[in-house]
Amino acid sequence: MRTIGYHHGDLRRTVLDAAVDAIGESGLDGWSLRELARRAGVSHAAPAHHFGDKAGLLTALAAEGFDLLADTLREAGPDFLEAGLAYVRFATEHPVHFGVMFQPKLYRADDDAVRHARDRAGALLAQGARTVATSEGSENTARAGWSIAHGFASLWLAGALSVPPDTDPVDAARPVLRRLLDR
Amino acid sequence: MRTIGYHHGDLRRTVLDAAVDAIGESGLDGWSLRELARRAGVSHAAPAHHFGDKAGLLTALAAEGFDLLADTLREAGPDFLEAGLAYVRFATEHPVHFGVMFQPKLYRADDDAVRHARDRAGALLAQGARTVATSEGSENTARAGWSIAHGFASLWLAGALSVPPDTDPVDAARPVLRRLLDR
DNA sequence: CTCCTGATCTAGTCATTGACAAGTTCAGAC
DNA sequence: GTCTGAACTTGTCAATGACTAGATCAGGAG
Repeated sequence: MRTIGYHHGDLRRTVLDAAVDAIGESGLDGWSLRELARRAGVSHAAPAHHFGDKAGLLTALAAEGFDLLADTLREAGPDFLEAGLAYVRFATEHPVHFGVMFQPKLYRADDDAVRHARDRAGALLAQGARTVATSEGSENTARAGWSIAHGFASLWLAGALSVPPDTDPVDAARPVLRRLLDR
Repeated sequence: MRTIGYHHGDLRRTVLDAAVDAIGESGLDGWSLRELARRAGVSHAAPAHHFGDKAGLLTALAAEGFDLLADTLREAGPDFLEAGLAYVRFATEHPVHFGVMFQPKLYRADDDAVRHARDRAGALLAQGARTVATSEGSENTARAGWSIAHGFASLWLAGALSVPPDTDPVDAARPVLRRLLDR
């Protein structure tokens, strides 16, 4: 892979990574296509070639996020608690992706790559939920599992949970998710 | 309240409402201070007088949101299920406020009005959680309750839950939140 | 080797925006 | 009647998103 010359070589990935960095630093409002171009050392219009516009870049980010989530869930296996913890781990390791994924207004949710990756993650989530589902109301049990994992991850990322410094989010999530299983 | 003349009379409220409308229509990126000014029929710099900058306006929105949430929780009473459903009702009735509140990077989270309102809502939440807390691990039970309500509300607003059209979010949430109580 | 084609990136442009500075109008206190 | 501060306007500037046209590059066909 080349990094100099007229053709950058891997500009798409470089810009995507720069976007994750910039959004991570300054939030979803604190970045611009031109700033990403400057970071990558290319002209201000180069990113547009790969992503079209701002929404296009976030669409690519969302698709990548759902793919990463699906990979994480697949590795965790079908057990509900493990799947839930994997969900939390994904969110805290990829907070920018996670933040974008669940704000469909920021990107084109009907994009093919997004739809495909989202369906893949959705199928794995449903599989994890099935391990705790009773015969009646398994739909609601699945939603409860997704909700508690998603809610914990969201509140963690928002800094809404007051925890000791250096606490591992997955460790903190374990006893919380367990509350859904045993009482 | 006057609506014409040099002094608008209630520009702060008007701009705040316009912001909720604009964000609701086009998302957190699809609005500008100047557009709000146009909607209110004032000059492009008028909103800045009340809010300073964009973050200032979102700060006001967040503070108002936490206040509304606290009011909703207070009316619902201390029962966990009722508090959880009230939480979901607030989120679905004020989706823009809810969305802003839990993205601290968008506004000044250390603002006095925000802190005060957030603390008030937090105290009421903790109270609701206490009704299901066992002696051991009440902290985790509280977090589980907050997480499942917050998660359900977030997923609902993101359109991630596939439900029949015209479903009431609170009705849909009830059996889900119950999963945390009885098994 | 040369030409061709599509992909990649540059350069230039324009309306819009956020933020700021300075001036104007209004309302109420004294 | 005057003074004072709040509310709002007008003017301005650098930065941005989006668009267009053109330049450069890589690889394949002949």
